Amino acid sequence: MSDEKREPLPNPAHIPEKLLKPYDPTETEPRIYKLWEESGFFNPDICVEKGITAPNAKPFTIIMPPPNVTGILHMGHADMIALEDVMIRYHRMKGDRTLWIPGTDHAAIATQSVVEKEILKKEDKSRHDLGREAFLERVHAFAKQSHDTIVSQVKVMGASCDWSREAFTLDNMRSLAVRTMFKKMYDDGLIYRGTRIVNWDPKGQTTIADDEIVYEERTARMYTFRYGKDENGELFPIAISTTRPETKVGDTAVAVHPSDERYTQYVGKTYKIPDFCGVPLTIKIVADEAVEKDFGTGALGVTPAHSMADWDIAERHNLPKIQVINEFAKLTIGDERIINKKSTVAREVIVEWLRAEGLLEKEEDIKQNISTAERTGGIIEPLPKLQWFINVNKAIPGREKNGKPQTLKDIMREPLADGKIKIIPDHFDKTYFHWIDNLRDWCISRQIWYGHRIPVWYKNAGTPNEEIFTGIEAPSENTNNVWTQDEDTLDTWFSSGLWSFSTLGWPEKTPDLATYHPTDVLETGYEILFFWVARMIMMTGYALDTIPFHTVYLHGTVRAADGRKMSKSLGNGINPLDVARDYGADAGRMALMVGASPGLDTKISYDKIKGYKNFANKLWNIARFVIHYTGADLITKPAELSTKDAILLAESDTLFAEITKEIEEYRFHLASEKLYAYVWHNFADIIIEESKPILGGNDTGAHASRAWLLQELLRRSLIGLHPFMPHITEELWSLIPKESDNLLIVTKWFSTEISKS
RNA sequence: GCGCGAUUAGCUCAGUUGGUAGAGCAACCCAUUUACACUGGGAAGGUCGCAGGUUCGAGUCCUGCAUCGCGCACCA
Repeated sequence: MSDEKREPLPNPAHIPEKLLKPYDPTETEPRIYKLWEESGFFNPDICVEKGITAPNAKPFTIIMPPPNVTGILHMGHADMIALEDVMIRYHRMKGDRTLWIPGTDHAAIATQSVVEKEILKKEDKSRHDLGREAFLERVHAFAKQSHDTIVSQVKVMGASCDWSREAFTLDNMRSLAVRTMFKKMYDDGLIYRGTRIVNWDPKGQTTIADDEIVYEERTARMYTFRYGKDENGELFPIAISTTRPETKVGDTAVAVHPSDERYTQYVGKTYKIPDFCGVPLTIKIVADEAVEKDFGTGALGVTPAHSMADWDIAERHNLPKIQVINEFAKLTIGDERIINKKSTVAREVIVEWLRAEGLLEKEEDIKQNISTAERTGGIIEPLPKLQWFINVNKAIPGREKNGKPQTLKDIMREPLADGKIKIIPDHFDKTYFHWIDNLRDWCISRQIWYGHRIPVWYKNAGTPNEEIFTGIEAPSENTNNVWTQDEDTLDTWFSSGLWSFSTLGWPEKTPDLATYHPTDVLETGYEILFFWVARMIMMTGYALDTIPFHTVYLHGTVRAADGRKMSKSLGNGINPLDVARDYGADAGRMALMVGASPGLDTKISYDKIKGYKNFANKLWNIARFVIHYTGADLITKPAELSTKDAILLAESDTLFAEITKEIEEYRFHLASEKLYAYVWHNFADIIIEESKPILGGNDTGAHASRAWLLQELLRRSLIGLHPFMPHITEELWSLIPKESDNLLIVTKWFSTEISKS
């Protein structure tokens, strides 16, 4: 049959006006989002109220990783929202009691430093010029504005999250959770205050956690030398190597390996050096396993106060720990040559002195990893400081498993070891365990102002009569201001660690907590596996004796088309708002989904996005065709389908069953690709093309069968695509013939649909 | 140093339990008042990083190596 024999086109009067034009996402998407918001279906309580969800339906919960209130959303956020929205919409359509809680993160250091930079740039003032209260007002104003921008962007992406439950890591409820947790851990002896070597960021003027350090490889000059002559005029017997000669004024020992015969004769002896560039030193020779025989001279100058490893050696051998560098990275010891000088300046002075004294034996360039602060780029200066820590190795009072006391480390390790929590992709397990094995106590205090202030108060601070009060609220008998609160704030990840249950109302015993916790999936980027995922597992295990979620889905980094990270300075960034404006959020979501395997980085380009904009238009035209040729009214299923149509229907049964399985098993890249391939290259290119002669022909039986099939396949395509491309599918759903008037967002997924037909 | 990942068509990547290599984009040929040019049809394109091994059969499993990327540790 050829095209010429087709009957004249039916009058297109029954085709909705807007279907006659190409699909316009810019007009459609915001309107559809508003429609959903007004329907209330983002809130599971309303779904139950309106009879969409059974009251006893299985809950499905995702807590959104809260974007930092430091600016605007990037493609990584868009990816996160797209993935989570796919899961959420799928489960909602399946009939689960589905909850997705949105929120934002105060991101203490990150936000504070953005505002500090802005104030410095615009007003040439530091936070100290403004004072704590005035400065915090500025930060709050910035955070508020940033929050509003972020919320509007999340909405543009089509996120079907429950805004009535929105949370902020620094709001009143979360603050109560933080203080409650601090007190609980303090009372259990898991939080303690102590002097330890911390990672001090001289630029940010605060401590940072081990995992906030970024290592940069640089070439450094290593000097090999001897300290000088002892009081008897004898040259110190052992040469040592260092890249930081200025710290050597704080040395109290030289450590050698116990089995190193070169130095055995000296172990145990103490040498007094009256003049090391003006500073008297007392050096004990100790034997310690931590020393590597083959590095440098095999002897390590021990500087307890300015090196983690040396601090540990000093602890083991009971050595004095002399701090010689302060918070501004300046020397605090010596004569006018070095005192109050920057460490880099003092280094030159000491090297010159060594050279002049004939003590310098060797200089060489070595590759060195230098520690820098993630947020400020400052070079980390290890310093001993009085800080608050969480002890990860202490037995938790009253907590035992198999007769053995449990530590916080155990709580982090066990759910993964037992398979109660599954990471996708699973090879991240190994990284996770490795991290836990190397974990040290977590330094949780920060010398910044923006954040949760440490809920500890002191009376007679700094005196022998000092009293400490830790509480959820300030001490009540504070009429004369005898109690002063700790100046420091908590590491932002402390509040993030509570996120999976603080968002559900903890420490109150709320119905939400009972219904939706443990949550189901945590979807996030692999780069915060330790920062965040491990801490949530720890905090939840400790506070609730359960897991925060059963599945961790890790997505990769969204990169620019050139494979590099997107950045402002490179100018290779893609802004989700521009994507939504020019191509539609649906197209952007599909582009992020197709071909993005879990845990692997993915590249995105306007070319790719454009492909899915074309796909949206294809879907639009499929709907136009089907309505055009089969009418705007619902066709009832014929008693008997043509043989061919029965096969096509069965094929689609199989396909949608496969897609359901792919979604269930977190293979969104395959689900989306299969949908795309089917709708375009099967439904449109083959089935619709074949239908033209049938619909124009004289075989009324075949015509009726095919007309019904086309409408049915269109409905199925929209249902299947809805989690991925929610706006256009919802819009088309409103225009096509169907049995129920329900919005697509709450239309039943295939399990029931397919078995019915 | 330890660990993880990647290596498949020109480019970007799929390929879930081993069974004749797939898609999108680009390039090539053809079509053009067709639901749609935000289009359709066609053809072309691959020793699946290298070397071994297991197997009737390996892109897929095992061993080793190489290159790239990442994490951790060291960083005197």
